[in-house]
Amino acid sequence: MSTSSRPKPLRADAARNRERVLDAAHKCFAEHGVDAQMDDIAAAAGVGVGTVYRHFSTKEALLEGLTFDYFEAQCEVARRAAEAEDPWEGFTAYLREGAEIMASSRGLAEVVSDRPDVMQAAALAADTRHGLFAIIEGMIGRAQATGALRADFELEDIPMIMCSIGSLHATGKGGGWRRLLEVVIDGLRSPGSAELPPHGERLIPRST
Amino acid sequence: MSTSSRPKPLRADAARNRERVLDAAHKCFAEHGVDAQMDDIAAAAGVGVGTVYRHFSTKEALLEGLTFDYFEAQCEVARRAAEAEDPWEGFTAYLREGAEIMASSRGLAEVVSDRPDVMQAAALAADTRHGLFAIIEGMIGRAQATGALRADFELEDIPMIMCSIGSLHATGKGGGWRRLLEVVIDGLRSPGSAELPPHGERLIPRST
DNA sequence: CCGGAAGCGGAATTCCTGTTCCGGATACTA
DNA sequence: TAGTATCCGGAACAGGAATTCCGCTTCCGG
Repeated sequence: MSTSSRPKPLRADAARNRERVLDAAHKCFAEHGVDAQMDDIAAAAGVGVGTVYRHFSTKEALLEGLTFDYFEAQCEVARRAAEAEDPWEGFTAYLREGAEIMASSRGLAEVVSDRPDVMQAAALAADTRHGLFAIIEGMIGRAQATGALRADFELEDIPMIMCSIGSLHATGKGGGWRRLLEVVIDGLRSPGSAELPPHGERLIPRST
Repeated sequence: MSTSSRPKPLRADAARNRERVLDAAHKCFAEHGVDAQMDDIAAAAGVGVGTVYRHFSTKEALLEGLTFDYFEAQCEVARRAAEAEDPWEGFTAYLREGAEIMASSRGLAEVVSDRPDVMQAAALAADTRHGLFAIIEGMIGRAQATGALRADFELEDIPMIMCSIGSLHATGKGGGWRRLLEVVIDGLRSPGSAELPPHGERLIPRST
C-alpha cells in the first residue's frame, strides 16, 4: 500500500504528500487508536485536510491502508519464521513477533478487535499476494508433526490469539500482553489437557 | 446498584422507571456495546430521554452501573468457587464462570478493554464491600499450594485474562473465547515452562 | 516561459449524539 | 379532594468530528 503503481503517475508533490499522509496516519493511529482525527493526521502530515481526502477518500480507506501494511509485515515475519530449523521455535517466534507488530499500534489492535470486515479483506489480500495462509499452515503442520504443538491447534486460532493480545495493548496495560502470550504458548504445547471447543464465526473462511 | 437505598425514597413511578432504564441499559449495552445510544436506551425502557437523565446524570453513570453489577456477579461467582473441594477445580471454575459473565455483554467487554478507570473503581468498590481480592487470592494461594497452578500466577493476571476474553466476544467471533480460555487454563498449569514477564501498569493497585 | 490540468488548504457544512430545559402530568399528603 | 413537590417527555441545543467545496497555487509538457 505504501508503494503501489497507478494508471496516471502522480505529480511529484502529490506523491510526496501521499507518503507523508500515510506516515502521519500510521503514527496517529498507533498513538490514539482509530479515534485519531483526520484533522490531526493532516496536521501531523503538514498538509490540509483536503489533501488527505484527495489521497484517501475516507477515514476508512486510511484504516484499510494501515491494515494492509500490517499484513505485509505479518507475511514477512511468517516467511522468516517458517525457515527456522526447529518447527516449534519457528512457530513461537512467529507468534511473538506477530504480536510485537500488533502491539506497536493501538489503532491496529482496535481494528483487529472491532473490524473483522477490514481485517478479513486484508488477510485475504495478503494470502493472494504472498500465500500467507499456506505458509502459516505449513508451520503449524510441522510443529504438530514433531509433537511439540498440540494437535487441535488450527490456523484460525492465530487471529484469535492476536486479537486477545491486541486488547491488552489497547488498555494501556502495557507489559501484560507478553505475559499472556507466554501463558498461551505454554497452553499450546502438546498434549493439551483440555479439549478445545470449536470456533464460532471465522475470520479466515474455510478454504477446503 | 440495581437495588440500593437512598435518603429520600423515590416516588413509586420513579422507582419503576429507574428499574426499567437500568434493564434497558443492560440490554442495549450488551447488544450494541458502549456505543448504544441514550435515545435507544430510553426507547427500550419505554421512557423519554429526560427520564433517563433524571436517574443517571450521564451516559458514563449508566456504564458505571453496568460495571458495578458485573462485579457484584463476579463476587458471587468467586465466593462460590472458593468453596470448591479441589482448589484447582474451584479456580478454573471461577475463570470459566467469570468469563461467561463477561461474554454476556459486549458493552462490558468494551469497558474492560477500554476503560481501566471505570473498571478499577468498580473493582475497588467490590473489594470493599465483599473482600473480593482476598477471596480470589485465597483461591489462587490454595491452588498453588496443591501444585496445580503455576507459582508465578498473580491476582493481576485475572483482569488480564478477562480482558483478552472480552475482546474476542466483542468481535463477534462468538465461540472463540471458550477455546482461548481452555488454552490459557492449560498454560496456567504448574509448572509453566516459560518465564512470565512482569506486569506493566496495573488495574488492581498493589495493596502491600 | 506559458497555459492549464492537477493539487492544495482550510473554512464551511453536515451529521450524529449526548445533554439540557421546561410546560404539563402524576403521585403522595393532609 | 386540593395542594404541591416530583417526575416525565421529547423538542431544542451544543459540540465534536468527518467530509465537501472552491478559489488559489504549483507542477509539467510544449
